[in-house]
Amino acid sequence: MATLKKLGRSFYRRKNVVEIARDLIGKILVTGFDEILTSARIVETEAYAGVIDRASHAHGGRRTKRTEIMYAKGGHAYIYLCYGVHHLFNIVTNGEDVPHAVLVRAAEPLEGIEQMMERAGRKSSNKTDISLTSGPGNLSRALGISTHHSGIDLLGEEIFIASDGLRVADSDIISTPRIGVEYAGEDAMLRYRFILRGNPYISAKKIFKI
DNA sequence: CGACCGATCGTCT
DNA sequence: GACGATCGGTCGA
Repeated sequence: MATLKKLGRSFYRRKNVVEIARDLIGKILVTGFDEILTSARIVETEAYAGVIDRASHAHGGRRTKRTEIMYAKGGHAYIYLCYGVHHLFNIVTNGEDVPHAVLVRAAEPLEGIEQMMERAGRKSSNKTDISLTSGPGNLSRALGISTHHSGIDLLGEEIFIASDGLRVADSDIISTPRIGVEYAGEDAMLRYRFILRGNPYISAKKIFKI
């Protein structure tokens, strides 16, 4: 595997969260805790544009104990529990008091696949199953990410994003509306979701046809 | 294959 | 006390 270069603060502090969501396609999400290292290449993201975005937890400047970390400077993890079951991993972006975030929805496993399957309760004899890291809940489970990690700095060693130098052509990144945000009115139509063209790990493929 | 439904619980009203 | 930025199983066509 090529040398990994951890993304620095400047990547996350940029002001355009949609651009950051697009730039994250092809980057590598790494977790290293419990003496287990797992990594996966990000193939699907969604941008949440803060106070003006009706789909965002920070819409209208809403600020609660749970969402407080969204108001931190870029490069922190915001993880919350969805439907009481799924731990969804978000990357906080922009500067302090600007609650932008990118939801990572799917990735392609690279390192530690055995450990990922163990975390997901799969039999290691099974051939690699797409659903292992397809969809935000599955991805977090495979990488061992839970709400307990919410607030950690992505410049540390527990959870971080890195580049292995892979360049993804603009033409290989497709934008679509976000998944499961019908409640957001006009904002539900924004093409803030990005997927790596043709990658099998992408979730909610129905939307592909749009 | 598509539609539907139950699981499950922290968070916010 | 209601409700999710979901998932996986089941059921019917």
